[in-house]
Amino acid sequence: MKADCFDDALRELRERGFKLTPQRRAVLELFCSDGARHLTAQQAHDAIRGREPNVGLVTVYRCLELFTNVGILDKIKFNDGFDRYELHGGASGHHHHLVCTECGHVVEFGDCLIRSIERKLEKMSGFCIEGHWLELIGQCRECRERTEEDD
Amino acid sequence: MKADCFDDALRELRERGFKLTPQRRAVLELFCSDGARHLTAQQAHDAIRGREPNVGLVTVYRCLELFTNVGILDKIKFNDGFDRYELHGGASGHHHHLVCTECGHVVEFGDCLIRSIERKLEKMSGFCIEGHWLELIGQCRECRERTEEDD
DNA sequence: CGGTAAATGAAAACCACTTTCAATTATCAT
DNA sequence: ATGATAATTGAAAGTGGTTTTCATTTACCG
Ligand SMILES: [Mn+2]
Ligand SMILES: [Mn+2]
Ligand SMILES: [Zn+2]
Ligand SMILES: [Zn+2]
Repeated sequence: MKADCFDDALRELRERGFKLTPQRRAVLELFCSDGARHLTAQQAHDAIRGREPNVGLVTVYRCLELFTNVGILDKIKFNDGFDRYELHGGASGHHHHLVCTECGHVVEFGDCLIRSIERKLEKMSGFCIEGHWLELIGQCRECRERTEEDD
Repeated sequence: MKADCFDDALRELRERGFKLTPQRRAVLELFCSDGARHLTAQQAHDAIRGREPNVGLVTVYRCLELFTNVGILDKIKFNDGFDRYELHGGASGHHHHLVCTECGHVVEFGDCLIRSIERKLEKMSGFCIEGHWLELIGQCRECRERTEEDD
């Protein structure tokens, strides 16, 4: 439980005039805890229900949208039909995800070369590039070895 | 209307034992025509209705799925909630898309550096990478200039 | 404390997409 | 051609994540 991030987020919300409700605190606590990464709304709701039964799924959806607009969370898409969320910048700043098609295991990796591609493209296309989505999919080592055993 | 692509696709379908229905011909004709790029099922349906009123939206969905499985079309995601389709390989092979957030204008660009990122990541993570999905968003020159005028 | 506007939650709506199933039709053997 | 057969079609209903509605509750400020 990273206390810094929790307090910073509360301050940000207060400064912008949003009410600090128990529901919002619960969602914030979850995402500031260590185990919470790349959660869907449903997963976040399930995780919260244990301690705070009085938080509706709809409110979780609204918190996730609000926190994303305020810059506390990032919305991620693994292209699996679910919107997912993590702390803005994650553990180590802007990064992308490599997702296992078998077990869902996620590896994070830094920005690397996308920025230079962006600069080239801005010159070529005349666009002002605002952002990018990059997702890689494959099989993790464990799943690959398990699959080979089956043959 | 690229006749080659249309005939190749028909042959591919016939060889695999699929029936050559008027509906399938109509969808194929559309995607082999010059103006058709990155179409949603609804857009494809709208475009077809003029000439062939007897094609249901459901059948368009089924054609798009079939043609993707057979390798005639590629499914693309612009992260806007719609599945989009274009001729397999597009104009110039594997490529990615730079989409304007204002007007939807799309610029295509080649694979460039993603492959080398993939190779690095395979060594680092142990994954066997099967594919990637990259989308860039921004404002095209026209929309940027129009926005600046408004100030 | 009240007053007030924001926030909540249950239910219903939304919407792209998929499934169901009875009717139609392309294909092929006769 | 003709008929048998299984694939294909389309209207309608279903799916599932997300959003909206609206009556009720509540955090916040004076
Ligand atoms: Mn992450
Ligand atoms: Mn393209
Ligand atoms: Zn795995
Ligand atoms: Zn534009």
